[in-house]
Amino acid sequence: MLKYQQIAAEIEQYINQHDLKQGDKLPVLEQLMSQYGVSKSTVTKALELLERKGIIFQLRGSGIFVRRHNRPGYMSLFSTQGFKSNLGDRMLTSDVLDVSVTKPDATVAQNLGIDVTDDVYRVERVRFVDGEVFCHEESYFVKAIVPYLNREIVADSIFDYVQGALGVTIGFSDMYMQVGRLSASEAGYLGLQQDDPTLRIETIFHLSNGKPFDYSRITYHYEYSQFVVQANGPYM
Amino acid sequence: MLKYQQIAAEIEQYINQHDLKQGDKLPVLEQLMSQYGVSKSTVTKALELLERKGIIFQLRGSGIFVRRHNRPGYMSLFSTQGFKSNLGDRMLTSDVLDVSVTKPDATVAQNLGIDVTDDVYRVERVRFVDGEVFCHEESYFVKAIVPYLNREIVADSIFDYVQGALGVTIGFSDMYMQVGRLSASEAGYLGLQQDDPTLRIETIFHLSNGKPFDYSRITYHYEYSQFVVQANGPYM
DNA sequence: AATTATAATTGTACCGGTACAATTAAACAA
DNA sequence: TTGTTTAATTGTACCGGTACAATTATAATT
Repeated sequence: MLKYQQIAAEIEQYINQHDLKQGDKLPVLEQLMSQYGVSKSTVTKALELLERKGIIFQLRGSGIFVRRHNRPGYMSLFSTQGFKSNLGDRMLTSDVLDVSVTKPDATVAQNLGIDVTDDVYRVERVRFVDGEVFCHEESYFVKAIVPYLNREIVADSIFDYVQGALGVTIGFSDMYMQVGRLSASEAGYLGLQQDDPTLRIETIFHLSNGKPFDYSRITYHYEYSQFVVQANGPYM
Repeated sequence: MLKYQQIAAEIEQYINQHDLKQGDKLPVLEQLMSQYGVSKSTVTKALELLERKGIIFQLRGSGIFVRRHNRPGYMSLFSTQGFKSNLGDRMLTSDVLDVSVTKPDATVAQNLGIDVTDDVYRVERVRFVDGEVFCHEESYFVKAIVPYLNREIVADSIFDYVQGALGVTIGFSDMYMQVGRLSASEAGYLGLQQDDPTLRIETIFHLSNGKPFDYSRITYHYEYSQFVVQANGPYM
């Protein structure tokens, strides 16, 4: 693990363990430097990471402060999208409906940048948070990149498996969101009525080399899907 | 304007003017250094900015590449939230329903971290993109920070005014999203039916010193609200 | 007590450097 | 041709430094 990642993790842990609140001040840069025995730029990089994660904010001439949003029921949009596993103390489980190798239709192929003759893994799951139906997910993996999947892997975290066992690194993702109405079958999975409102998110996950490897469509249960997104300033 | 911001803006402009596609390669770091006559770290910082904006991705040992999502109809979630004005060539207009000074109710006061006896500006607008009803917005500004607003300012960009004329800098925001059904009055504003699905986003905007100054509730027209969010990897 | 000028604090911009890991290209061998 | 080894390319991690702007604390003034 890189130094600045390690330091960021330790500072985050410190904030959680001491239950620091919004606006609480952290040690000044110079102290963090000596405390962790690294140069200024390394600490700065760690802090930048935490800033992007929405955990701190820095104010020139003043100090480094804790940033906290105050709505317990809301999950980070990104934590439910493969990234960051910090769902806090919530239990995430899955019913696996399908794991199979097939050919993609035109839409799927286009989103994955492959040919309709290429193989893909199709995975279908219903996901639960603390036992409550949370979403229905249909996702496709490029088989050339993810050569093997089974029900055990899929019941757990696919992303951990892909990054761990397969040794590929995930780079970035494009999420497309829209609101709509549930179809009859979707309503069945989510325990809702047809035409009930829903949030749909399609996501294309890319490896760090830019190649798409996963295209997923998630339909959220509107009563249990409350998301928080912490954004950082107008950067320019 | 800072050097690295300037360079980032120029590179972005270059990409747009030459209509570069996803995967197209940009000049290598060393060339960018000499081209702009700055040090490596300054170029790196510019590139990092562009990476966060979802405009490029970098691959060690290989190069710097253009990143582009391929869905024209979708707007960046952040561009509709005060940040970044890059709505492309779309026309954003507003019907101003209310601009007045009042006292906040308990919820508003709590979200803004002020007392119910403090003054706030209440602004209510219906917003249009290319003439189509896009959303209904109700927002509250802390009067101690934003001492004056009128219909002209509000019809345009409030954020530009706040940052420009008032000289305060916006730091970060917390967005809370959920899906629900429209009330009768909301449906009226959006030209929809009661109980139609909708996306609701509440946002608390903070100054760079961490103080909240704007709390807004937006209700989106579900047919015209399609958002894209470009996320960057699991950072840790 | 309230305002204003001054000084100390503290993060950010920018420089220039070394070492290194991932990728790609070139050279070589089977 | 195909695979393997080697070398060149290229971005990232990390160091340590100077200058500076925004904030906050202190001192001086009204």
